[in-house]
Amino acid sequence: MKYWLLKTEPEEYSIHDLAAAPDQTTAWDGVRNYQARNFLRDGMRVGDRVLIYHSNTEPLAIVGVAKVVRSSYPDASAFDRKSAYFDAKSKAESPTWVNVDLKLDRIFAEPLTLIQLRSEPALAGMELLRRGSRLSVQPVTTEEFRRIQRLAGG
DNA sequence: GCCAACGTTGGC
DNA sequence: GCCAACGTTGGC
Repeated sequence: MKYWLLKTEPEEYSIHDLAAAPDQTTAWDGVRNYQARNFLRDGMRVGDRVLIYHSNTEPLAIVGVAKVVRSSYPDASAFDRKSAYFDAKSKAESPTWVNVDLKLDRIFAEPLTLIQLRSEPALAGMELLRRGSRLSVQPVTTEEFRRIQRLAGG
């Protein structure tokens, strides 16, 4: 089993939206960066655990954990002209962009803020904490994941 | 609101 | 294939 971190802007889609979704499951769509796509498509497998991070909000924080319940499949929003995620270059016969499906695992009682994360020497190597890091799908090491679980009272 | 740190686009 | 210009992300 592998571990990941996904960023989302809560105004767009928050962990509370995931909690309210049917079966607490959603398609994670709209990823439009190749490196992030490669992690979704080539790295994520059913059963992997995913930290959910809220960006562009207050507080900036890891807010909970989800699990991968379906591995990658074509992102239909890329073919939808009315979608903000429409991509004319993505063809049905060779889709550029992919989704995975996620199911909520748990919401942290207290969000684990970016400030708290930065204060943990054991997490200093996290991609999330790297200056200028913009990657919205990131691998997380087992050690980092366990530390974060523990910090969040898991 | 600012701007650093990217990623993408397009002229050449 | 280079790289300047432009657009986006996202912390501050």
